[in-house]
Amino acid sequence: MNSDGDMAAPVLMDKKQVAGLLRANGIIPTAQRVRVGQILFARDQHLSADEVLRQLRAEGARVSKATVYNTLNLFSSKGLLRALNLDADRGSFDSNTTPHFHFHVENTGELIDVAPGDIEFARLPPLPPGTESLGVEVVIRLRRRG
Amino acid sequence: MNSDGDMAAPVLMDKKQVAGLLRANGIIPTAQRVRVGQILFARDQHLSADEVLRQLRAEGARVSKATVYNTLNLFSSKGLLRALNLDADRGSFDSNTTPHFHFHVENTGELIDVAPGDIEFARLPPLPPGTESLGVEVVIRLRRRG
DNA sequence: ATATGTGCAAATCCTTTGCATAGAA
DNA sequence: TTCTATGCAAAGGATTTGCACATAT
Repeated sequence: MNSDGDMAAPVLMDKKQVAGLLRANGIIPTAQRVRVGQILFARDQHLSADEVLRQLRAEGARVSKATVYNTLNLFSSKGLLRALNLDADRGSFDSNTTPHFHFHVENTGELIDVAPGDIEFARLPPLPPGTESLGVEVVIRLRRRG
Repeated sequence: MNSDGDMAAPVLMDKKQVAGLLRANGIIPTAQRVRVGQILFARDQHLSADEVLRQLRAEGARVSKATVYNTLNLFSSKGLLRALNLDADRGSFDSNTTPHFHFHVENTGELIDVAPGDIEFARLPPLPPGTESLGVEVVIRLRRRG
């Protein structure tokens, strides 16, 4: 643990780059949305709405909780984020929207990416009639040994 | 759709059988716990706390919401049920505690079991150092075509 | 008897909503 | 302008909690 504690380094993406990405996806790039994008699109990560809100406020941004939720849901609906529900009591948003899987460490809450090539199926079931697949989600539940 | 609508037939397990199962798992078999067990252990199913509560009340049982939650959580902690979090806004409890997987139909909320033999892995990732696996969860997200 | 469970209502926590104001095109 | 987004606080919904009373062994 370094002098910054466990805080991730506040790496941010370029504002104009984010604004362009939002426009390209039919999203009006408001100041708040761009800031949310700067945080999330900087690297592959999993953040809860509250974590995003806290990071924004720590940076001195003026944003409401409602706008953070609106923005995260909007980004997810446009395919810029992937909403995850691995935890009973809080959702999180994954900035990696390419196909991949997860380790979920139950006793720490950690979420770790599994590269798509690290899991291969030898067999998958036929889909129930009248349905189409939206994707296969794999979560390997872990416990960190003390 | 038959004359009972979509209601599952209220198949129940034998009270004494359930009481014995609870005792065998170190659980004091109170009237409420036995009734919850009668409902859930009757067959493989996925029920939310609220669905269990409604079914109990429909049967005329005197049970509180708190007790239903207490009981479902207790059963889960003893391995008699498996808690599932596939939905953002409600958890459910799976009475099938043997290894298996799920189809989740997003637009209807349906949860369908996938037999363990219907999914096989050709490759799985090495676990992160210092962790042990609690199991692999696979959810195939579906959409039912209208 | 004594420990443990239950019911009730209130408290929590996450997320959404309604509406007046502010900002984007 | 005219449409859309934001902030705030309140509403909503699932789950938990505190405590007096009831039940199990």
